[in-house]
Amino acid sequence: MIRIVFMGTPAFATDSLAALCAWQEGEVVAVFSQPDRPQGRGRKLTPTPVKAYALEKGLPVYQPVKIKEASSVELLRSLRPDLIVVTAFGQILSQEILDIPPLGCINVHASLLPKYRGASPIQYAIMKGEKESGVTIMKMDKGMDTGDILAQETVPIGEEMSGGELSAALKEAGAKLLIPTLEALVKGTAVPRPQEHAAATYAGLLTREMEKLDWSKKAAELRDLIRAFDPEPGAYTLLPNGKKLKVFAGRIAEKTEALCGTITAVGKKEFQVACGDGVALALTVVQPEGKKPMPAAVFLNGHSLEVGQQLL
RNA sequence: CGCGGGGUGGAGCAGCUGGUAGCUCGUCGGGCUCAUAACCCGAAGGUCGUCGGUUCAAAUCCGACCCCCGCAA
Repeated sequence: MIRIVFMGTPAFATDSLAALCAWQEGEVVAVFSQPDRPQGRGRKLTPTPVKAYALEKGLPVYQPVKIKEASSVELLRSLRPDLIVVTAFGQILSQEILDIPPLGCINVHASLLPKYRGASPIQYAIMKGEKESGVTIMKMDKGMDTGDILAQETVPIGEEMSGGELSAALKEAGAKLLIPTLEALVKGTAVPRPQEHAAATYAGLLTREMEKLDWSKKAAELRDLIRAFDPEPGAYTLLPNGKKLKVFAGRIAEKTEALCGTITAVGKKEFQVACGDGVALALTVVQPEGKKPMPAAVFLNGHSLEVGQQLL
């Protein structure tokens, strides 16, 4: 029985944990996740999705603030893991930790490395208009997603695929690929392949600034940004009344001469906004401040927008 | 005690300086049309979150309570 320590935080990681739990050759002896944080209305302390899942499974959960600290390292050693599996944990493992398990530390990453190393590979892949992405399972080393590749699987990105949809697809693909990869690793048949470091690109943390739609950009670019940020964290623009309007879906529409940011058409089901490249973007799913997302058709029922108005 | 928005016919909103409710969409019926998710005409549908108070009179003012949601982290 292989002793496994799992580390993960968001919902993206739960499938991998589930796969490990179902694996006959391994035993998940502990789960590490980020500490509970005050979340949501009222700032209630909320467990991470991985913690919640682990507790459901009756697994011991540890939530060190800093896993690099001596006490955490000691704790890890005492667990005597043969293997550590990390999926979107949110903390960097020190070399000291990487050296603990005999079989090494394995990471499931949501991109086709060496492309999109870093924190937000899913959104970046869509934002950049990629036609495909995938998951990579690698042996972790000290760098940021620079380890040798054990396995990869490609997942196509559809024309209208959202970040949420891609995330779901990758999460599943990663979990499915994980067990066969571990089996090969255990058997010794796995062949780690170094990354082509020269081809590396980075997907850093998303910033607030990126969420704001810059109407001087090309319509296609904005369309990709919008779907990349659907449903999290959501792209937005400002209405003439100064209120925020999140946008979750857009469609490339007709050409227009209008100044970028100008509303060029208001229909029953959507309204169009001029973009920087002289093409209008039709907004089809939006979310007014204080409301849930709704089809533009519903939004337009109660909010009268007019052609010529400016969005910022 | 994180910040904020809101509960009005099926949906999204207006009305809220008090006098029994309006708009857009949807629904139903009819018409136009080769046809239509388009257009025209008409209709149904609301104890205005709950309880109490002020008042001749409250969706509109006051108080209490219940519920919902967004943001941020």
